[in-house]
Amino acid sequence: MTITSTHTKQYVLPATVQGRLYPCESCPLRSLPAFREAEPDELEFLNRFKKGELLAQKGSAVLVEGSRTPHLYTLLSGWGFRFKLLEDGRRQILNYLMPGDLIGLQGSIEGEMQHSIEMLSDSILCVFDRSRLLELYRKHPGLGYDITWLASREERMLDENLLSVGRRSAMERAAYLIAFIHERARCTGLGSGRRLIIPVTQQHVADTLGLSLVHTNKTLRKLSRLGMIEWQEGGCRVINLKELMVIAGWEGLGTGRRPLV
Amino acid sequence: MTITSTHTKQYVLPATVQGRLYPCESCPLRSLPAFREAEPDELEFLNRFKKGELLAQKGSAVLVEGSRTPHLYTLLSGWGFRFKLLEDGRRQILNYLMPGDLIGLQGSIEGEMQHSIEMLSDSILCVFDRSRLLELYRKHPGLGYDITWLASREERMLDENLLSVGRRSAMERAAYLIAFIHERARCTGLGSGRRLIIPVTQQHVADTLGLSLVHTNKTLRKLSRLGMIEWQEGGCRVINLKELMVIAGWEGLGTGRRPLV
DNA sequence: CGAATTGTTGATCCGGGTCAAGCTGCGTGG
DNA sequence: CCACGCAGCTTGACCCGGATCAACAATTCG
Repeated sequence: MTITSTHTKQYVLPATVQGRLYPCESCPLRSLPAFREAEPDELEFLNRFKKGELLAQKGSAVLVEGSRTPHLYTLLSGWGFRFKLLEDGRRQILNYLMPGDLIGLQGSIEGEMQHSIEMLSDSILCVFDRSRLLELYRKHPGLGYDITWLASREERMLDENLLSVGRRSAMERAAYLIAFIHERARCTGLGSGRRLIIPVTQQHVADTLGLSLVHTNKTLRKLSRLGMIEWQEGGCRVINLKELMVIAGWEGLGTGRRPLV
Repeated sequence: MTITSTHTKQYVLPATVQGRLYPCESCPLRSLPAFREAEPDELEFLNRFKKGELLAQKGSAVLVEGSRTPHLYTLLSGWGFRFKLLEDGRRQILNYLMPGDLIGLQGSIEGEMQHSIEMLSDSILCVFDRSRLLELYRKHPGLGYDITWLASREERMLDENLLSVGRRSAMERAAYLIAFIHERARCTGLGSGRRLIIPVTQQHVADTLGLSLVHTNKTLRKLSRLGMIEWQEGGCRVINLKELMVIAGWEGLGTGRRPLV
């Protein structure tokens, strides 16, 4: 057995449900080119479906493995990640969360959460009631379809990740991960180009890649020296995306808009 | 870069669509305890939704990465697996397919397939038309919800897999994988207890675990010598499930029925 | 000021990869 | 009938990518 990282953190819980600053009709995300437009009646339904907003601090736990929650969320602003722990504290980060991502369906629609979620920055989440999900499917089948679409997209990302962790070398993995996150963020309209900083520590990268912290550091330094990335206060910046993609043997994200629920 | 397995197989395509041997009303799967019952009107709809049956031989490719298909499938009988390849032939198996699994939604609802599917045994698949999916959501929201439920379940399995490949040792990984497949198969009513043989080669196991064939063999031999599994013509048999679960640190599948579409 | 975090680097070790060979059983063709 | 090739399993010898251990630097925060 190889223990490369042990996590036994005590979590802060996010702030309680607040009033709403962003009615769905004027959702700042929906106007971005990455997202599909919605029918007016769907939008109106969503606005009633939305129960409120949750402010979650950097480092807080929005969901905890093994617990139950009556809520679903859409990340409105901020960054987070999904992860699982083994009993001895080994952590595997499963995927990162960016604005527009639906949170809480992965793993199970009903029942206990099978993974945890922690925020990487102060964030705002739209809160929905799980119990009203069937109502959504009944009244707005198109939205139901969209939710399946999003679940399918999450699966694609997991597939790529699993391929990476299972079959790519350390350099390839690191290059893939950083290029991937960078592209996702760019599509979501976060920071344009060079100004974008991915707000992770090297420990996060290590726990995503299935590598030790030390080896992750050495790999990232190599990428730095090759002029592909820069590590700085607060995270990682991509300098040469194309070269990263070449190393990873990765073609990039498909184009096309995605639904927003 | 570490090349542990190279796959450049030429694929046989499955037989063309046949007439139907199994109308949905008398589906042999639905009566199994693992599956939820369906409303009569849903069942009737599904029966019209079902376009026919596909017979796929052992070793044939039902879906190929990068291609498009107008179909969705439910595996009616037989075994299969989903996988991705890197350009140089390294293969990662993402998950296994057993009766009742919905095939073709993982990765993308529309557009090009992001993964391939190969059958491990002669199989029968129910064929559906992708283009009628939205109709399903409109006419039978409950079935739409079920599809999301199934997508969510697939994600849970991928999460566990990723945790395993990223953070478990070779022994733990192997023990987890075998226990996991065994349990899934048992729930699906495939072979009761000792008589169940998981129809994979050690190369499949290696490509699932992200290990080399040689090391996989050595690890499986250890499990054999410990009396936990037996390897024989055609696959693997579990002898001591509990002990495998202990090694893997795995609690087992949750109970509860799942929908069948 | 000390105590956490986070990044960085070198030395050493080991789990698992690579190479090579041999075994069994099976299907095919001469 | 045997010879051959092929697919799959097995083992030993050796090597290397990445893990572990151990320091240390630079910040930040109480």
